[in-house]
Order: sequence, then structure tokens, then C-alpha cells
Amino acid sequence: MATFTKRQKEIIDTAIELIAEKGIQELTIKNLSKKIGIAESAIYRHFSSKLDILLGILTLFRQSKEQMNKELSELGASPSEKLKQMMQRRFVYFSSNKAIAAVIFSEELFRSDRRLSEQVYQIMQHNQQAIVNIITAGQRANEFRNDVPAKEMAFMITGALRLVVTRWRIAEYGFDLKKEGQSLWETIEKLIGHE
Amino acid sequence: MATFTKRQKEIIDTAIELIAEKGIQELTIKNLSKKIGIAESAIYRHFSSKLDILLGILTLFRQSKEQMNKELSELGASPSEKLKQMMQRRFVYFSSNKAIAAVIFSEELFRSDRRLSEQVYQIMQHNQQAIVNIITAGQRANEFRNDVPAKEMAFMITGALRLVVTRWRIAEYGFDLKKEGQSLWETIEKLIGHE
DNA sequence: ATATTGTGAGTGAACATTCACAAACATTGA
DNA sequence: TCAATGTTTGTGAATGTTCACTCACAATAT
Repeated sequence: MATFTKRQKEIIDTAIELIAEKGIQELTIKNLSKKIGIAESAIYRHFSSKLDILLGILTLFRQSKEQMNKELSELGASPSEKLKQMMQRRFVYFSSNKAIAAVIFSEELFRSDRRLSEQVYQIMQHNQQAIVNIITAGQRANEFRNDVPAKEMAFMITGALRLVVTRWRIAEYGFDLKKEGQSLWETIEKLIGHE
Repeated sequence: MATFTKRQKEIIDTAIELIAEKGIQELTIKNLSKKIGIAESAIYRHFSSKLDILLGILTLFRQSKEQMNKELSELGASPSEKLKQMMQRRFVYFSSNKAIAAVIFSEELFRSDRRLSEQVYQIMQHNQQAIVNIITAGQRANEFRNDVPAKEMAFMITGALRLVVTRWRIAEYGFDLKKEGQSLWETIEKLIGHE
């Protein structure tokens, strides 16, 4: 597993903050170094290019997501409980990591290079698959309704989650994401369950 | 209503194409003029700045969406039929307007300026409200289930639609969007209706 | 004493935009 | 019908700025 030095982690975190504040065009080596308090050239002691910093952001995302998934599977809960936990944890996570929320669902940011968009695609795919798996398990356990395909349900759940977070960001974090997430979960629970 | 000259429309369309091809950083005055076949400076005869071109893109979106909504309300169909039509029409539209599909759900593209993000927010808001209205009407007419809030259902529908289109783009248009949209609609119909 | 981390000055390329000027087009008055 | 005139649309060269990145050298840590 790729591991970062302290300074590298600081650079990645600051990069995420910059993007979150004003978008990708704010992420310049100049702004980055200014915010950290070192010279521009010092950045290049820790990353050989700007592209590598962007790849670093994605690696960090991936790691934190894998960590979350691992914790979740160790819970050994029912599919319904797992799904609920997954959503709740994410909303909690985004609530206190606004910068990441601003970046994680913006595939457009990572279009500049094939290696970046490839990473984004895989993260997205992986994520979707995890939810499909939970739903399929729930259908087999007769916890969820069986008359709709797991894939489509997963689309709706992931889509709604993304949309809520995106709107929260655009509204400049002007509502309580956790509360909104809770309402969303209640609706999903009703829709996905048996009558 | 803002109206564009032939050349202005050509510039906006080409700008959308450029963004769709390789992302926002491909949209430079140089690339734009090259693709159209005129000098860079000629662009400035038709738009006073690059920002105005981006605003033009959003205005065009808005107009085409308002047109679609108008047609829809003139149909005088039932809420369920309206919702179905709305989704179907969009999938058909995106299927033959890939460039727009690549741009319309990428709020991040328009973060560079307050006027742009304001527009994006309004388009999003307006859209969401239209769906909430249809669902509320459907609930009152007892066509849709009443035990879940219209707002949350709208989130799921819009979210799923966006996600399908986004994935379609990232997969480089490698699946049949209309077919995928049809499956999605069937699922939504089941979830949203009475048992 | 050696490896790591930092610096300030510089480089060339790309960028949006401006400007003096020219071609194309439309309008009009004889 | 045609020359004169004005207006719209186009051009190539130039400007100032910002960008990612390099490099010779200096401080700091091991």
C-alpha cells in the first residue's frame, strides 16, 4: 500500500482544502506552497509533479473508503443494518470533512489525465458494487423486496447520496447534512423493504 | 429572453463540444477559435470575455430545459405519465447530445465565478422543484404511495438519473443509455407506486 | 560528513485579452 | 446599376500575467 510522509500528507490535505474552497483552478503550486508556508520549489521535494499530487488525493480517498468498508464488514450486521450504517457513517464523515465532500463526487476534476480518470472510475465502480452486494444479500435474506433489480436500487441509493452531498456543498453547507441523511435513509428503508 | 446570433450559438456549441471531449481545461480561446476556423481575436467580436461564453452555455441549458418542461405540461398527462415522459425525454435527449450530457451535471465546471455557480444552483433547484411538484400531485391523486416525503423521493429519482448519465459518460458512452434509463424507470415506477 | 529538506531567482510555455488595421457586407444616393 | 460610405466581422502581432517546473545553492537534521 502506498504510504505518504508527513509532509506529503500535509500537501495532499492542503490541496483538498484549496479545491474545496474555490474549485480546482485554485489548486496551483503557488497557492499550495503559500498555504503551507514553504517555497514553491519545496513542493517538488515531495512530489515530482502536480499530477502526482492529484493521484495522491485519490489514493487517500481510496484508503479511507477501504478502511470504512473493512470496519463495516467486521460489524457482522444484517444487510439492512449494514446499509444504514454505511450511509450514516458517510454523512458523519462528510459533515466533518467538508473539503473531501467537495471533491469526492466531482469526477470532472480528474479528467485532465487518463491515470486520474481511471482511478476515479474504479473508485466509483467499487463503491457501487459494494452496495449492490449488500442489497443482493438482503434480497436473499428476504429483508428487502425482490421485485426490483439490486442494480437499479443501488443506483437510486448512491445517486441520492451523491446528490444530497453535492447540494449541501453548493448551498455552502447551509443545512444539517446528518439530519438530511437521516430523512433520506428513512425513505430508502421504506422503499426498499417489504410492504 | 436572451437570444444569440448564429456565430454566438456556434461558439457556445463548440465550447460545449470541447468541454465534452477532454474537460474544462480544453476550453481555451485558442482551441475554440481553431475548431471553428477563425482567429482568436475574432471570438471577442461575439463575446466580450470567456466568462460570457460560459454563461452562454448555461443560458442555453436553461432554455432547452424550459422548453422541455413546457411541452411536458402541455401534455396534460397524469403525474405518473408525466414523470415517465420526463425521464424518457431526457435520456433520449442526452443520447443524441453527448456533449451536453458531459457538461450539464458537472457543477464543478462552473465554480470559477459567482455568477456561474449561482446559475448552476438555480437550474438545479428549479429542476428538483419540478419533480417534487409532480410527485406531490401524484400523491394527492393517490397514484403514488403516501408514506414517504415527496422531497426524498425526488432526491432519489434525480440522483439516480444523474448518476446513470455520469457513469455513461465516464464509460465513454459504452452502453445504451435509453435502455438503461428504461430499466431505471421500471424500478422507480414500482418503488414509488402502491403495492 | 552526508542525506534530506528548503530557498530565490529564473525559464519557457500557455493563457485571456487588446489593438491597429483590413476584408466583407449592407445601405444609400445619383 | 454603380460608386461612395458606414458597419460588421475578421486578422496577426503584441501585452502582461500566470503557470508548472528547474537549478545552484543554503540550512537543517541524522
